[in-house]
Amino acid sequence: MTLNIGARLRAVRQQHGLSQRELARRAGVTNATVSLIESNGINPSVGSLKRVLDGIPMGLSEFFAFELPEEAERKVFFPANELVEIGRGGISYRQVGTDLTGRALQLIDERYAPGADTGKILLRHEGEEGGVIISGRLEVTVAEQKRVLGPGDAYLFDSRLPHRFRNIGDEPCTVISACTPPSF
Amino acid sequence: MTLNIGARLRAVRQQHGLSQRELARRAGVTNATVSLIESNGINPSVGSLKRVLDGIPMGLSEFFAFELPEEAERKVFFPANELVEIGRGGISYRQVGTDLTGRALQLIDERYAPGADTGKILLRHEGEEGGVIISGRLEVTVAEQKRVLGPGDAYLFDSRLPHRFRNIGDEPCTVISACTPPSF
DNA sequence: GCACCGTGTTCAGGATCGTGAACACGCTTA
DNA sequence: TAAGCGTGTTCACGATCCTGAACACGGTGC
Repeated sequence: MTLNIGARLRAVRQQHGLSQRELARRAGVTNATVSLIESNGINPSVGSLKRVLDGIPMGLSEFFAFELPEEAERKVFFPANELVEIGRGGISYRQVGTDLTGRALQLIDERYAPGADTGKILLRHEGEEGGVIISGRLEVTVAEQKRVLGPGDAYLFDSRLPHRFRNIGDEPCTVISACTPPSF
Repeated sequence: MTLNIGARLRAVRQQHGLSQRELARRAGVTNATVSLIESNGINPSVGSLKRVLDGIPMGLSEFFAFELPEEAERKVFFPANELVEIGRGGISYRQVGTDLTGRALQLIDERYAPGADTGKILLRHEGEEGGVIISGRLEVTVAEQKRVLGPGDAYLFDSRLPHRFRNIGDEPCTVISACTPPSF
């Protein structure tokens, strides 16, 4: 069993100082259901698990966050020449750190050559991202909004909104960007 | 039904360019299961949903992230002169955005005057943080590790580790830093 | 045309879940 | 001691899930 829902639910319930019956009452299920889930006697349906969590209350995403791997001792410092290049073409994405599994934050030193463009097909993914322009000029499109940013200007938005970056100037553009959770 | 698993699974599957049958094969379930889940014909058990997601692969937490409240239309662009100053003394923290409630990411344009120091008492808080040095030199201490970083160098660590920043040079130091979740 | 892929949907039936009611145990109070 | 209330566990049974096999449709190749 790589997915110990029972133990997780029990931990969460006890953390909130609830008995099985009290939680069941709030959630509108029977105490037997709570008991069986906690003892891994059944594999609850998503719907019933959600009902139970609503009684706490806690979202499913948060509930399953325990799934994420514990972080080990990790590298902290990254010299400029050790940043990992993950871009290509006219766009250079130099990422801080190699393996981001388990990390919550992705940090990138981005360089857009003149004319470089992330593409007509707008990007969208889970999470949130932001950045600060260091030099050059960058046209940023987010959903219906479009703006040209210069040095010192910044952006910050929900990555689920379709977005696009384009260097419309004639000099390179440097951006320090951050993204959570890592999504490349 | 406030929890439209079907639509979510369909979106995720299509985003990954998989057919129902292909996903079913990878996950070790039948295509009927995938179809029924996507049409909300059934309320899948957590176990079977996990199996299906393993075929993508995607974690449950990430899958249910769509549950999180829809953010209203928010400000996306932040001109340099609208960044919010939250530092003091020899340290300037110019934050991107005013109200970060509900946000996952905090982005800061940091300036350390020569000699500026976050203090002997090391900082620690929930989350993860990282930064890239733009100019100047900064001594960064994280737990037992200490290092002087220069332009282009970066750091990234778990904020629960005690940490300290100090400008030991004789010129100002600029850093773009990110922190998740926002914690000031 | 027809066969042959692929796609997603529908259906009967065995496997599993979730319920309601018992059960067993511990603690407090009379 | 026994009643009363709390805790979590167990069990039979009706409700639901998940499977395996069919079905219907669309595109390709011959």
